[in-house]
Amino acid sequence: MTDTPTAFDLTAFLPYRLSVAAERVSAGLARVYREEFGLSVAEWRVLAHLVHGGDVSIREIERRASLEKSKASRAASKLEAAGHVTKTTNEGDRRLVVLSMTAKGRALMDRLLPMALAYEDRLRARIGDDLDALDRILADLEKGTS
Amino acid sequence: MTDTPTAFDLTAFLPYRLSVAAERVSAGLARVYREEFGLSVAEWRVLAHLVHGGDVSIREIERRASLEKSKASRAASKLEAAGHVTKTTNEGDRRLVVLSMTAKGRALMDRLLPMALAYEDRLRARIGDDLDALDRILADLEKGTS
DNA sequence: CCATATTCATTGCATATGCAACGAGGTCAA
DNA sequence: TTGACCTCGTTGCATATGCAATGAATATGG
Repeated sequence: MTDTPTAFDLTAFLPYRLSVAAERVSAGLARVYREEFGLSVAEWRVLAHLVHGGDVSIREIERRASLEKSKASRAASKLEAAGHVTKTTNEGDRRLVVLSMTAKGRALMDRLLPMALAYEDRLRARIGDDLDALDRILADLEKGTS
Repeated sequence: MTDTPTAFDLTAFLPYRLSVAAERVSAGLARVYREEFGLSVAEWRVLAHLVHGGDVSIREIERRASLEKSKASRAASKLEAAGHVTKTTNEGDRRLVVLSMTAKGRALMDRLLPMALAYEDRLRARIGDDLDALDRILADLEKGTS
């Protein structure tokens, strides 16, 4: 292990390959929501998370959508400016912002989600029989990386 | 397929999970070369590619290390300023820049590469029996994404 | 209660990024 | 040879990003 310190092939290096693959998959999906709906990755993730759960705070998004605090905040502001979400104050804890989708936002997601799911289906089909293995790998990596 | 347009769980969405996993793996590796050697991702990739092949052009890096043209150019300039690489003009085709590692750069990589390979080994160990499946998946995705 | 820490969201700021434009060099055909 | 076109690398510029600082609200401990 850790041999051949002078011969090294980046294109065979697992972290690099994983990174490139994920970038490509993300880029393919991004074309759907960027070109069609003008959304950034962060905005897509905020909306996607709002569809699933009801009203959520910025903090919630930060944790559950793997978004930087400031990224989540700015994405929420842009979505509000675009009329896709609403920001109000949680009256129980006035530090919290409550994000909720507007009818316009919901309409957008009603059109976008089928496309996103179709994209995922195509990806799953590509992966085929190795899906279970990938699922195990991702589940493992989700539990913290050394 | 493409059902349940109103219930959606981002954390189960394959492109998202893949992206988060790759980010984590990259971040773990980045800690090695950033904290220890002050390198950015782009600089690491340039150096890693120079170790493997001899002298290379910026264009070559752009293609083989999945780096934006300008990113590769700026990374090369920083590496030159730090004394890790040398930039000269290819006399056969004077448009091309020839990047080569200096002794200092080579020394850096002699220390860094074992750490990177150790990191990869730990990752491989984690993945265990699913390595072959991951290899197939990555190889497939490397061949262009829809 | 009060003082002190904590949490949440926003914002300022320095840096990073991507894209388009540019200049210099090279190719090709007429 | 000339002129139109292509390639390579750099840079300008607008935007995106991450981090730290801030301010507001809440929790905690004595």
